Amino acid sequence: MSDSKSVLIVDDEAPIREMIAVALEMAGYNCLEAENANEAHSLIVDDKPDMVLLDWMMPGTSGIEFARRLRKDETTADIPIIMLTAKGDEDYKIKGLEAGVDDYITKPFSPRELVARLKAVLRRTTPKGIEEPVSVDGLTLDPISHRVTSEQDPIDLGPTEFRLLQFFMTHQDRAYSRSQLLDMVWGGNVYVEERTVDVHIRRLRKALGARHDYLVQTVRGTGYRFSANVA
Amino acid sequence: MSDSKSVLIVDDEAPIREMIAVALEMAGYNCLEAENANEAHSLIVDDKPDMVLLDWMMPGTSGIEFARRLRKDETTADIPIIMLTAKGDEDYKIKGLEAGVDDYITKPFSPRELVARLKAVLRRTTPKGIEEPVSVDGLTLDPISHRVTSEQDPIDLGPTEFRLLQFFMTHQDRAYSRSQLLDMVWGGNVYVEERTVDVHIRRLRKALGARHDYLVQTVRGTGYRFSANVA
DNA sequence: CAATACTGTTACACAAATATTACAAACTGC
DNA sequence: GCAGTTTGTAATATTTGTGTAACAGTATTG
Repeated sequence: MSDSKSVLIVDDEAPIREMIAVALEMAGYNCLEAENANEAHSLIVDDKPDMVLLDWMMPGTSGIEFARRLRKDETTADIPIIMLTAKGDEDYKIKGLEAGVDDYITKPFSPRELVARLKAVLRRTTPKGIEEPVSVDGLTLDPISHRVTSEQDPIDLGPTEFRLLQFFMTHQDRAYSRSQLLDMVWGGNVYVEERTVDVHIRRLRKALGARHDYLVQTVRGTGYRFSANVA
Repeated sequence: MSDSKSVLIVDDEAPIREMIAVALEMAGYNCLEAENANEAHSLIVDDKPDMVLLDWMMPGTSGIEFARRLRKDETTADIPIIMLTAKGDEDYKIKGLEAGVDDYITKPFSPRELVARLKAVLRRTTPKGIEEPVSVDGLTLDPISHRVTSEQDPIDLGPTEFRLLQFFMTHQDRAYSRSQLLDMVWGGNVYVEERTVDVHIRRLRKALGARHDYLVQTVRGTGYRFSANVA
């Protein structure tokens, strides 16, 4: 929910676009719509959507042609594309895949199928960062197993505290204001009270215990800092 | 026939693909074909072939590049790859092996040679994780007899629970999201609700009983983890 | 040493995530 | 086609997390 992905829907029929948009928005995506290739191209350049849903049949530049064009241009080459096609013809599938389309889906389709495929494509195109365990003075956070330990002993953290600690451990020795922390840990477009950060800091400190709570330091008038050095 | 192995043939020249396909099918393999890297990638994700035959020279993403890409991604990292190359150049061989290619065959080759190498590669890659029994704290899963026991006592599992447990036991101490589990255990081209995972986790836990259900741990906000260490 | 401005702590309502159960459809071996 | 599984989903219960407000404490400043 921190940053919902945006999807550009390209189809010449407005009702279909609408239907898709509704389905996707219910699933938490932001939707852009375009009626033809030109319009789509402008939107892609301007808004850089995370993925494009492209109708196969369109007046003017056909979907497949447009897909090829996107692939050729370096700036748009790695935007994932899902093709919408009316027929389940295998031939189309081949051609689509040739053009570098990531998946394709046959009309009519259920909203569920659409969302599922979309997710799958996003999942396998979004490169996952290499996640190395970090540790400081006996405190270790392992993003792989999603675990925090203090000298081997497990520490139980809620999701938010975990993210907060992860952020801190990868951004040490630097003071962050409450709003910066909200941006970085909570995500850009959520509205919560700044003081809420205090509460989570408190929870984090409590969980870290006497052995490690010195790592989370208050910077009066500014915010908080994570550091192995005492202030 | 319940499980004849499937082989993905990646080559830009259709006649060559065909030739290979015919040879392999006669030898009892199922063949998939792809003309380029993108197409190949989709097929791999969707159909999870047991092995990939990869042409060295291809327009667009070259074979070697593609091999590297497959090795990088965890979900495709252990699919065996055999490279096809027109030249017997040792240099290519080195590069191929560096990229994690399992074997290497020089065109032109006889169908017999191809099948022989393929068998050899499958023989030495398949048993890797799949045939060895795994056990943790008195819980044992034997892939050969397809049986799970808790201190000698048999545990009855449905097919999905079995695969889920097998996946978990071979990927311990690591948190997986529901979608990842769907990808890994259900397969790339099925579209089911994420919550379905919960239900199967429940069934698995129930089957494991009080003695072992602690192994399946929920990681709030993320998914699940299998581990012998208590959270 | 107030007065003030921050920060710490706690409790609590309600949101969100997960657990559990029930059920119908799809599948399996007769 | 029939009995028994298995599977995915929806509905419901339960647990756990989150944000806020109210109050307590502590540094800062004139």
